[in-house]
Amino acid sequence: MPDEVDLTTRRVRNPWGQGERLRTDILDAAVGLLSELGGEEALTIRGVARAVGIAPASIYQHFADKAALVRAVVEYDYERLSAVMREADESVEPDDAVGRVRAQIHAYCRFAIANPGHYRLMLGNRRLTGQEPGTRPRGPLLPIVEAVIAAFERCERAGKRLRLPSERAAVMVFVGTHGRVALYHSDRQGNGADRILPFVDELISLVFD
Amino acid sequence: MPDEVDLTTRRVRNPWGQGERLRTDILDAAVGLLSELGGEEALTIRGVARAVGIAPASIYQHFADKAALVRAVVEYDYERLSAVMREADESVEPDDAVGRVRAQIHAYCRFAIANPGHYRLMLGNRRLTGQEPGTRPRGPLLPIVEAVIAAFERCERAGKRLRLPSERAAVMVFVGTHGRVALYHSDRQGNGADRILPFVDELISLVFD
DNA sequence: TGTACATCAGTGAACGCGCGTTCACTGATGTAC
DNA sequence: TGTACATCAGTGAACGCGCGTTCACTGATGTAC
Repeated sequence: MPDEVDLTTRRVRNPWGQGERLRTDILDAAVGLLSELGGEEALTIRGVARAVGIAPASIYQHFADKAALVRAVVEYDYERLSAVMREADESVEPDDAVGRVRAQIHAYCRFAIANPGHYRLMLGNRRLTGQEPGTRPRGPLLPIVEAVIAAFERCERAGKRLRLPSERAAVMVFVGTHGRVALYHSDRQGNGADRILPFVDELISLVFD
Repeated sequence: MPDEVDLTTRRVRNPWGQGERLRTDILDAAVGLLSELGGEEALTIRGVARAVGIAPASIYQHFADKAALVRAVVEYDYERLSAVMREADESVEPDDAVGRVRAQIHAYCRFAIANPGHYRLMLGNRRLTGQEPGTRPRGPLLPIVEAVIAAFERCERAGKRLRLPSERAAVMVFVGTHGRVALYHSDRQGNGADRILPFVDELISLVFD
């Protein structure tokens, strides 16, 4: 039985000068595959080629090797995650500083719940990109943690009493949230997604007086 | 170039009635391999056979398939983890209830730091073995979380004020600890292992008044 | 306008690899009579 | 005591699979003169 893809959707070659469009198609297909499947090991050059409807060799015109493709997916994912957290933050009225912390963390959880394969890939295989020994996560995670730190600093400026310095509070909440989400993902079939948000609310309330 | 193992350590066949000894050797080799390597994907039937110095086919006399071997390793690991936590708990004088919580959690972290491959396998691929929808982790994790709950209940009985019910406090500390350890593991080469224990101490202090 | 050539997007077939698993076997050690 | 046979521990060789990657190629579209 030949591939359905070959029978139904025969890909048409891009016109002259539009070769870069295949790069986007490949990236989209990789993102889609990772959404359906579990993690990095589910993402294969041949699988992506199958999904796009091209020959495996064609991928090498746009990505040097599999690692480059995976890097591109991860980069794209961190952009998405940052965006949804930013939007959530901005959707809350500015004077509700604690509400904005919660909105950010809730958006983080929703992303993680909706994209298990992506989340595993992003947080399960971090390369070390920064090297100075700091106390916060480094690399692609840094901007995300910094957004949470900024949200806690706004809480302090709004007069909310924290039981930890705002940076420590942010790291604590981030780490705990990751722990909760990771445990959810490691359980086959995601029972209890509805218990994640109450958990992180409880966690957030712990760092306030 | 043939395997070194074949040249140096030629395995001698076990005597009559002692065939079960190979089972232990296989399990030990699998545990050893997993300690050196990353996670489940690093654990292969052929790799274990190589390490033991036997033919891959020989493993099938003792384990039905690869999954059965992996299950045996995980079972063994949960035994080890429970044991070190119990010992840590018992090594603290009985009236220091908070110290016993910390001792348990520290032992948990030390195990996770010392055995990254095992930890990933244990917590990264949990099957659902229990099915009632409770609020605590189920399956092989349950006894471990229950030990932490018991430790927090002792704190309450000793008059320590908790900001959460003891079970919620235990889950919170466990989940946060897992988050911290998982982030440590996902960073290539384990920088900052020395920052894990301070983190969990801070986390534990948060659930007390 | 015609034509030789360059450039482009993409391919088909093959490579070597390591994997999990199966199957008929080997050869030593015990047991029944 | 001798011998045929059963049982044991373990093996060698092969199977089919999917993987990442390479390489010479095809055929359409543009460009130089």
